[in-house]
Amino acid sequence: MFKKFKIPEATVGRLTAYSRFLKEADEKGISTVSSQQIAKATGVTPAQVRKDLAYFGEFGTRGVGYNPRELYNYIMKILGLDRRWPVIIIGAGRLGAALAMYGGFAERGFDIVGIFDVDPAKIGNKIGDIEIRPLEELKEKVEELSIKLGIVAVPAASAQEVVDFMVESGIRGIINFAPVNVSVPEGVVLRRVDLASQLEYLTFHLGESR
Amino acid sequence: MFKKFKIPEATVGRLTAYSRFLKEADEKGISTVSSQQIAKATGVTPAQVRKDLAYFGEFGTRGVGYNPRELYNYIMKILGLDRRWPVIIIGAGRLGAALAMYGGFAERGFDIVGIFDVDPAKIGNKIGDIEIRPLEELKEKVEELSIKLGIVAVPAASAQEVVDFMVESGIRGIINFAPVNVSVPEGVVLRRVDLASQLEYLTFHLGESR
DNA sequence: GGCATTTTGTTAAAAAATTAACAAACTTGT
DNA sequence: ACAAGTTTGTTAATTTTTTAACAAAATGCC
Repeated sequence: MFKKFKIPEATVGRLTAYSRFLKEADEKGISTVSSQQIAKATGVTPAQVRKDLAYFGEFGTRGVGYNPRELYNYIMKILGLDRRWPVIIIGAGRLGAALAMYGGFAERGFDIVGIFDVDPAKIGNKIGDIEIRPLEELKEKVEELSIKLGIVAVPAASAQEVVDFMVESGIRGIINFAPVNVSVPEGVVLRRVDLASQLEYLTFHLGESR
Repeated sequence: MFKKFKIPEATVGRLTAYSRFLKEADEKGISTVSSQQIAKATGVTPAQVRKDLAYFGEFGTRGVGYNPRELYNYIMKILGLDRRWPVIIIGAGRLGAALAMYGGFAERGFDIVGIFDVDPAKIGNKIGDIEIRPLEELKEKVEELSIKLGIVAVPAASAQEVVDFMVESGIRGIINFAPVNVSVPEGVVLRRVDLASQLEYLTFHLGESR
């Protein structure tokens, strides 16, 4: 995708939201939607919607609006979702297992194709229809299926080590659920999701009135 | 907490990261840390660290740095974590169950005290040592334990309905894992966590080079 | 005790992101 | 065919956030 300039990080998250609304609209048979409607449904301003889209091109018709299906397809392409992506999970604990079974990934084109762990007691167990395999087999699998995406659901203490190994194995995009800062080399995209921190955001704001 | 002015949203997330580093440092017996050290460990700039802290007061000593334990305590207080918080989860599917068992919450002072679902088949089942209860019992529980925080792990289609009921029951801070935009009245804090969107962030950036 | 060094807290500058404003382009009705 | 009404795409203004700069305060060495 030909990004002219730098795109605000938040734009990517909003594109996701737009796309979900557009899919719904299309399924309802709606033939045009305005930036106003998209904005209302996703909780942003119409100007924001148009600005976000403007980074990537012109998708609407002045005086009319956007065609939901068409714009949906464009956004999915922008997000790199015009294909399916195989994903592996490292860490077969509760969180890893839950993520492996989470239906929301497949819905958006992400297929969990492998789960790896270092605990010998877990190897061979199945989560859904995927067998937990030892971490040593990661590279083989990554190469076999050209896997680029991985999810880290291991304890904080081993996260950096695991991430290093993933990168070495060929993974290029990583979501880290361990509550610790890890570093990756140039060319690898890392995103940290701190679940407890989300609750802390709430308590901070509830505390505002104290 | 006496917030003089508006605090950047990102600051809250960074405070979480700082606090984790400070706790570690304190446990290692380190008696002073600089903004530089905090910055390096959490992946931000030293100026950012000092700016974030400046919103809330003066916690360091010029020429010296910060005392890890002391600053940790301050930050925890700022985040509202100088107490424990009871939390309920709505939705006893895989994600809800995994979140209920996730150890990372308790570590930061959040106790999952209830899980609710509408599916009669699930009522009575246990997740860990918590019994799944029908949604109708939510209000009773919330009032009994003065619960303010809730996590939504239900399908997108029922998320708004569930959130409305939570608010009605007295919940004031909500994390929504359903991939849909829901609205809450004034005075209720809502945070949406879209797991698939996190992967999409990765594919977007991997796609940059296309 | 004074001077060099360190590191904070704060103010100023810069950068980034959001919001607003409006001309251009399309539709519809007469 | 023209006027009135929409709605986009884009430029400009505003707001927010981050980064930089530096005086103030502390330490330690000589």
